[in-house]
Amino acid sequence: MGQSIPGIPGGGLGGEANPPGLTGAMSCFQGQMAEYPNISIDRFDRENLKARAYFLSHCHKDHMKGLRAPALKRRLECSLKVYLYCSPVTKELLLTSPKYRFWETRIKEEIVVTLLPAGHCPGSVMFLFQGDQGTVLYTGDFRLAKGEAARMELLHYGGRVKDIQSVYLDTTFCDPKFHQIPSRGECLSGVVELVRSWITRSPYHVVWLNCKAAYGYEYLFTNLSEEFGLQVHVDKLDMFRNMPDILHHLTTDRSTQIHACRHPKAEEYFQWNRLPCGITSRNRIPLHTISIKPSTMWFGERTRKTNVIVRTGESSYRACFSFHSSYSEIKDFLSYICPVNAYPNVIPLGTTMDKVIEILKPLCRSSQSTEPKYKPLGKLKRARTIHLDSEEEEEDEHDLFDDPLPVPLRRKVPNQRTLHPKVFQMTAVSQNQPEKLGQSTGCNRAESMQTSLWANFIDCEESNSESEEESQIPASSQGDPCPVTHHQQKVDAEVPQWEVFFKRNDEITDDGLENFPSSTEGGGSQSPKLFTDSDGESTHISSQNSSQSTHISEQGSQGWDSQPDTVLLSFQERNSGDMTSLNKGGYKPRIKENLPASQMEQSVLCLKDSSSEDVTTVPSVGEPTTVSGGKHIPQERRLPALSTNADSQSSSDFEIPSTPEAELPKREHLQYLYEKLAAGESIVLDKRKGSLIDT
DNA sequence: GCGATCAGAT
DNA sequence: CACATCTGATCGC
Repeated sequence: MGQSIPGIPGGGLGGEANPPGLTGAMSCFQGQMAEYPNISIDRFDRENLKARAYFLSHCHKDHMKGLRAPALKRRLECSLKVYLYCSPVTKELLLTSPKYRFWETRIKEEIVVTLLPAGHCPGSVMFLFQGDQGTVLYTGDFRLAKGEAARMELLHYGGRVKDIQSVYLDTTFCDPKFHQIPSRGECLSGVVELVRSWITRSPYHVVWLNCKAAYGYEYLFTNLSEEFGLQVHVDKLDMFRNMPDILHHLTTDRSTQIHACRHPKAEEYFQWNRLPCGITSRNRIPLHTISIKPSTMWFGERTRKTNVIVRTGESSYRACFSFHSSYSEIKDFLSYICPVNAYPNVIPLGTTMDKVIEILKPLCRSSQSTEPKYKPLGKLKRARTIHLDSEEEEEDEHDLFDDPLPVPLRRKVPNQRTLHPKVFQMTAVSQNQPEKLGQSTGCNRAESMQTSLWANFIDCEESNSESEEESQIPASSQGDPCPVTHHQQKVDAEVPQWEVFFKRNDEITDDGLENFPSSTEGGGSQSPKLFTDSDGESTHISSQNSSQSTHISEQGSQGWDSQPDTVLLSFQERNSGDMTSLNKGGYKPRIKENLPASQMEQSVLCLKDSSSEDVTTVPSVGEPTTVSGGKHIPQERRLPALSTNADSQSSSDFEIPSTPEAELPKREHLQYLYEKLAAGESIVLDKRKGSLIDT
C-alpha cells in the first residue's frame, strides 16, 4: 500500500493533517475510487459531476455533499442514463425531503454491486464492487462488531472471504485512543435500565432522549418502546411512514413517558423541567424529568469495567452510543478482509493521513511479505445454519461452504461467470419488477424497508422460534404486506399492541418485563449500587455484570428511590464479537440487539457485461451474479418472508421480496388510521377483509 | 436570493 | 473528548 491515495481525483486533501480548529473528523474521501473512477460514492460535487453512476451509502448530510446542487441537477437532466444507487431505505428517507425529490425517477435500488449491511444507521450499506479491476469495498460509515464480517455471506466466496483489492474504509475512530467502545447491545441495555429505573416510579416520571437530528437512533427508540410498551415521542415521523416497524414505536402524541423530541432551546427548556415539545405536566401534575444524551464514549484497552451510563448532573445522564466502529473493531474488520490496499475515508481529528495509513497498512496483504499471493483468507462463519433447503444450490457454490447454506442463499442464478465484466455498463435499466418503483408499491416497499431496519439493528431470533409458521412473520412482522392489520391480528406476538401504545399510561404494566427478575414495580427492591469511577468527575453507573448479560446484578441499598443514579450498568468486558450479552440464551428476548452481520441485510447487485445493454438486478443473497438476458429473478420476489424469516440469521431487507398481489393500504388511509389511533380512538379490525374499520 | 464556506454551538 | 446537524455571518454570483 502506498503512502498516499492513488488516483483520487479532486485531489484536495492529499496526505495532509487536519487543519487546526476543526470540530470533527474530516472526510478525505473525495467520492471516487481509483479502480472505478467513473462512479462516485457519497460525494456529488466537483469531479463527481462527471460520474456515470452515483452511490449513496446512507442518508447522512455529510455523505450527501452536492446531491441537491444545481450543477448535478443539470447533469441529470442532460444525462438520462445517470442514476443514483442506494438501498431501499435510504431511497425512502431521501425522497421524504422535498429538496431531494427530484431524484425520484433516477434512483436505482439494485444493480451491479453487492450491498452489505453497514450497521451505521437505517439503510446504511457498504458497496462491494466487483469487476475486472478487482473487488473493491467501500464501507461508507459503518459499525460492525468483531466477527460480524465473518458472518456476511456475501463477503465470501467458496467459503472464504473474497479477494479484496482495496477497501475504502470508515476510519472515524481509527486511533488507538478509541480502542474500545461498548457494543450496541451493552449500550442499549444501559439505557433500558436507566429508563426503567426512572419511569417506573410514577406515570409522571418521564425521560428525554437528547438525540441529535440524524438517523441512527431508531433502534434505541424501537427497543425502548418495545421494552416498556410506550411509544417514543418525536417531532416528525413521516419519513418512516412506510417503515411500520419503526413507525409503530413512535408517536407525535406528547403524553408518553419517553421523549426524543427536539427544540433549539431544548437544553434550556430542560433546566426548567420542560420537555422540548413544551409540556411540563400531565393532568396538572408536574413531570419529573431526566435527560439521557447518547454520546460516544470509549475506553482504554485496559479498562476492565466500563460504564455505559454516566451521570453528568442532577437529572442528566450520558449514555454510550456509537455509530462508528471502534479502533479495535476497525482492525478486526480490516484484518479479516485483508485487502491489498486500504484507504481511509476519514482522518480523525488530531491525527494525520500518514498515521492512519500506518495503522491500516500492517493489516493489509501487501505488507505481509511472507505470504503467498492468495493466502487462506478468513473463513465464513455460520452463526447458525438452517438446513431446510430442499433445492440444491448451484454446484460451484454449494460444496464450497462447509456448512449447509442458509435459506437465503438458495438462489437460482444461471451464469456466475458473467460476473467479471470487461466494462462497467452503468446504463439505466428497467427494473426486473416494476414494483420496485413508484407509488404502487407502498406496502411492498415498506416491507423491505422495515426489514432492513430491523436487519440493521435487531435480532429477530425469538420470533423465529415462536411463530407458529416458521416460514413467516417473525418479530417484526416482516413479510406481512399489511403491517397494521398484522399487528391487530397477532396481538400475542411480541410486537406490542397498538392499544398498549396508544392508551394513556396511567400505570406501568409489567408487560415486557417478565424477563427481568430484578425488576419490580414502582418501589424499590432494586439493589443498585453506586459506583464511582476513578475519574471522579461524574457519577458513573456500573455493575458487576454477570458473565451472561448486562443487567442489574447487585443488591443495593437505598438510593433507588431518590435518583436513578443507582442503576447498575456496565458492559461486558470481553465480548467475543458476535453476540453481545443481551440475547444470549434468549435471556432477554424483548430487547433486540444489533445483530450479527449475517442477519443483516445483504443484497446483490450485478454488474453488467458490456455485451448486454442493461444492468441487471439480483435482489437476493448469494454470490453476485449477472443474470443473463437481464431477466428477473422471480423466486425471491414471490417468497416473501420465507427466506428471510425462516432464519433470522439471514434476514435481508433488500432481499425481502415484495408481495405483488398484496393489497396495499393507501397512504392516506394509513395516515388517517394512525391519527385516529394516536388520538386514542379505537379501530376495529375486519378480519375477513383484513382491513381496518374505524369506529 | 441562493449557495458555498466557515465558525460556533449543541 | 472528536457521532451529525443546524445556525448565523460572510462572500460571491
